[in-house]
Amino acid sequence: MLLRIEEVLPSLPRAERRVGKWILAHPRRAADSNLREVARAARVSEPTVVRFSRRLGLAGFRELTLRLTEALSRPGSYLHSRVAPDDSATDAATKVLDASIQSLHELRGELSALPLAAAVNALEGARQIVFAGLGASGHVARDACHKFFRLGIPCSAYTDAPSLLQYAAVAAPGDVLLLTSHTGRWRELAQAAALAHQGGATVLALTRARSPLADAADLFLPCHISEDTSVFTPMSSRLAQLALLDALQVALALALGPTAVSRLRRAKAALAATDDD
Amino acid sequence: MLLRIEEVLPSLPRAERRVGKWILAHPRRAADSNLREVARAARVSEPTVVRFSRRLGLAGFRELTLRLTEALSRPGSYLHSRVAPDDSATDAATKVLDASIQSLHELRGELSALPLAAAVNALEGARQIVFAGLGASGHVARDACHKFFRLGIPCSAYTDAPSLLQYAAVAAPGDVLLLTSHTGRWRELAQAAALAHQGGATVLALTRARSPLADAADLFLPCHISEDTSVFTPMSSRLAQLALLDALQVALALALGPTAVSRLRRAKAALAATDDD
DNA sequence: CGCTTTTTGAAATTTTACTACGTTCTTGCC
DNA sequence: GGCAAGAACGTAGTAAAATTTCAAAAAGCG
Repeated sequence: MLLRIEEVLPSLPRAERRVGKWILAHPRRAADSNLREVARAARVSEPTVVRFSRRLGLAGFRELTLRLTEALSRPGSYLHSRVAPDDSATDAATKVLDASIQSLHELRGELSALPLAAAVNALEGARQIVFAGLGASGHVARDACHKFFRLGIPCSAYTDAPSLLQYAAVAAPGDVLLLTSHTGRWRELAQAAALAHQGGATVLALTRARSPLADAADLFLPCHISEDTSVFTPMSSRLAQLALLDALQVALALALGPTAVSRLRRAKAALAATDDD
Repeated sequence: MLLRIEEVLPSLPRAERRVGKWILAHPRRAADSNLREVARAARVSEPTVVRFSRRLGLAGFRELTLRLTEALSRPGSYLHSRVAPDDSATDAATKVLDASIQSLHELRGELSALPLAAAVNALEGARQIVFAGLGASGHVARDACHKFFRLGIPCSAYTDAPSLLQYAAVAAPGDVLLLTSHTGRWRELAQAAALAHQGGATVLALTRARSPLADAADLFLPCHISEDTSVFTPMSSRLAQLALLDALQVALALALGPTAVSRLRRAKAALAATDDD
């Protein structure tokens, strides 16, 4: 949440920026104060504080205080140790794993601010779900497809641009298109999102905030994880996406009710007969 | 906070106890609700809820909601993190994520006991690396393939038994076969492992200890993660496998030295030119 | 069984968050 | 450079939510 504020700060009007700055300077006090106190401390009017809250995508000031206390209660060690060339295999592995754990932690922290209920709602009524992603995200898409289809919903996955665009062109109401991308900047994905939206499908994006893809989607789940900028491929963020999709699937299963849960059980039993995987 | 409530519960008057019980049953909802909603849900009057808050040493209902969100934002706040049928989407998602984090933690703890150095050593001299897994593990295999090939080592992935067995039959010294399986009990995998071993290849297994596959492999990395035994598919253990492979790749890159690292950098740059994924 | 103490909810009160609207300032355009 | 359109901001009013008051009901106790 604090990162989020820091992020949007530059793009804010003067008075609202004062609010943001004061909150970043006194997060604890902000979390424990009421509207009037924050407004007076930041030397702005009360509505400005409310508008500031809304700008962050929250329902109002009330929710801002909640999200702040939440953010403050988490251990906030953002420092991830870099892998050094002379690390032993175990050292390096530990560091990588630490980074992964850290990113899941961050995701967990932001979970309550995500429109999960809306996403589940969209998926719940879906005639079919189409997962798509390019490159490394393609694996995520396929994995998700494999996972969701066990709920008994028709699912498919496209992992190259031509197939995806062809699908997007024929997308129909009732379809849910779930697009995955780390940066959200492949033009084809945004294009597919727009096309599918035109066709009446609901477009869900699992990507970074303020990217073309996020803008083109009906609903987007920000997965903006502090990836280490070293030479290695985006590993942690992919892990976070997978974990989020896991979570989404379980939430969806619950929403669909006993039928879906028993379907899962049967899918599992079918494997257990021979054995599992 | 939740523990505290549980603690004082017995010493509370009837109506207030109802409040406490309801909150323990629906902590998330309680944190997001206002006074009236909590009062109605617990079937008591509003002042009772306020009195309940005071009894806990808090300033009032307002502070109760804050302390609750705080408690919920810390992992492990639920001792029993099993997903319940009436969980909200966010509730369920949080629990799933907690389980994933937990499993990565466990893996991290066992890391130093794993033969990582030996695994890296085997991979370092490999002529080619072959990844294989069936079902859900197939995704893991493909993902790993996609990741390791950027190091400049020939890689391939097989995700069905016939292809895998055909490969195993022609495996040659210098090959490394990395097999992934949650239970390690698919007979075909153990068979492939044995065949490839006969051919002179090094067989690496990412699976459960004391399984047929583990026995047939030259080297095995136990990934025996305490998966929750609910109806849902093995999610956490797959995440752990992916994370372990991430770690292995980084460790291998270090072992291969500057060449591999610069290859990674170039692979990344190739994407960054257009954009990333 | 009656008196006292505690518990409880209805209603009143106060506090708090939010909305409508008008003024001021900024920005773009002729 | 001036004028219009729109954004930003605050004042004042409104709705809602939390808290306090108080009296009735229940529980404890002689």
